Amino acid sequence: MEEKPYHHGDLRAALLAAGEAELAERGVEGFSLRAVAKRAGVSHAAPAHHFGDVGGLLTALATEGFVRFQAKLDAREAGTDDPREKAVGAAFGYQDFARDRPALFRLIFSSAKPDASNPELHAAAEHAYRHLVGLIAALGGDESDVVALWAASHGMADLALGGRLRGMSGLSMAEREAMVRSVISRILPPVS
Amino acid sequence: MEEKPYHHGDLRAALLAAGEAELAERGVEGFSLRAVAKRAGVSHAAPAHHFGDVGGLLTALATEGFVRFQAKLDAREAGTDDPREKAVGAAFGYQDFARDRPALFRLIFSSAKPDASNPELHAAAEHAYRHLVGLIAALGGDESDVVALWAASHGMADLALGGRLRGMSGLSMAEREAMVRSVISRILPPVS
DNA sequence: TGTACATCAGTGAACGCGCGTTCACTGATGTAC
DNA sequence: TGTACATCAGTGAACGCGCGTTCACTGATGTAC
Repeated sequence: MEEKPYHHGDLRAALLAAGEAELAERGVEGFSLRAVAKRAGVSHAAPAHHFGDVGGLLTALATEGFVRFQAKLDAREAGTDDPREKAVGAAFGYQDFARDRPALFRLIFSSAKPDASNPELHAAAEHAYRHLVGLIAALGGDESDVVALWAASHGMADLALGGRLRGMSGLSMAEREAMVRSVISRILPPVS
Repeated sequence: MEEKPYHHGDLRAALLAAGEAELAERGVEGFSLRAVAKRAGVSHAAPAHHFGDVGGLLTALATEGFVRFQAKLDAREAGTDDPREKAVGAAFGYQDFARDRPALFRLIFSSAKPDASNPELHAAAEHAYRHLVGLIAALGGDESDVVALWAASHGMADLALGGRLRGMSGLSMAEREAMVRSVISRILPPVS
């Protein structure tokens, strides 16, 4: 019969999950704290105990977003030991993340709502950045290679989300990956 | 003494200007029709006569945004006749637009609010796309070159806006342009 | 082992606010005759 | 040239809504003795 207890147990985690689902359904622009609380089956004043205000919740979601972002990159890099292939894998993972979690993607890269000065969020973003730097370092590249890899990956992902890139939107998954590989290949530092 | 007349004269244009200013100050996320009307010095019901609803106004602003975007590209391409330099100029113009009109940039590339099926907006976006294609065609490039040029330009612009690209945010304007040139150069099809 | 008490998590009612939209209206303009 | 009338652009009051936040409260848990 599942009588629900007065205390939730792990409401913080439940609110994060609900927040993510809410984000997925309504996007950053339609996000509301009340809707998240309702989805978690809890009064709309409850989140305040865990996140302070709506900004706190979005900041926590963005932090979690970076973790999920990193996981997508890792998943695609895991298949190989070749540093070049790892970099291409990271670009694939970037596309995966944007496709699978568009609202989270927008939240972490294009929204002013999360509090950028929050230490956890900053650390999560920093970790992702360092990871990219590490990939390029393994190839003997420099700062401009980091910019190139990140910008090309990000640009393809963001434009595809917005439906702006004619050349990508009609493609099958295999064709799309071939396109990503082609673009990334010419960006990576030459084999030394 | 400037008694203001009952009829405005060109309220449509005034509302677009006010909308752009409002967008610049509050961003897409904080945009409101009432604030735009107030800024234009008009009752908040007036915009309905020209744009229907708030979505109509944002769609018109996005359409205008594409025109301004194109103008930034043109301005940077105008200085040269070399097709390679023109492509680099377009990338510079892309950065200029993002820097000078961040909210408009976000509106046209990262917001779901404008009505994508609106014919004027679609035509404006299409025009920008075709322009890019033309630049690449002049270089003998193919579809993947279009994707590469656009994605790299877009990625650098968007990441710089979000402050995510360490390698770009601390740079002087000259250094930043050198970086953009470096990235774009390796993306353009090889000289034939 | 039992009891008092502090602490904490969640409730639900209430607040004030700004929002988009609707509507009856009014002032101005232009056109038909 | 003058007048009636249709049309249009803008007004301002009112609507209902969902929002974030506050607050006094209550139920549950854990800890000190």
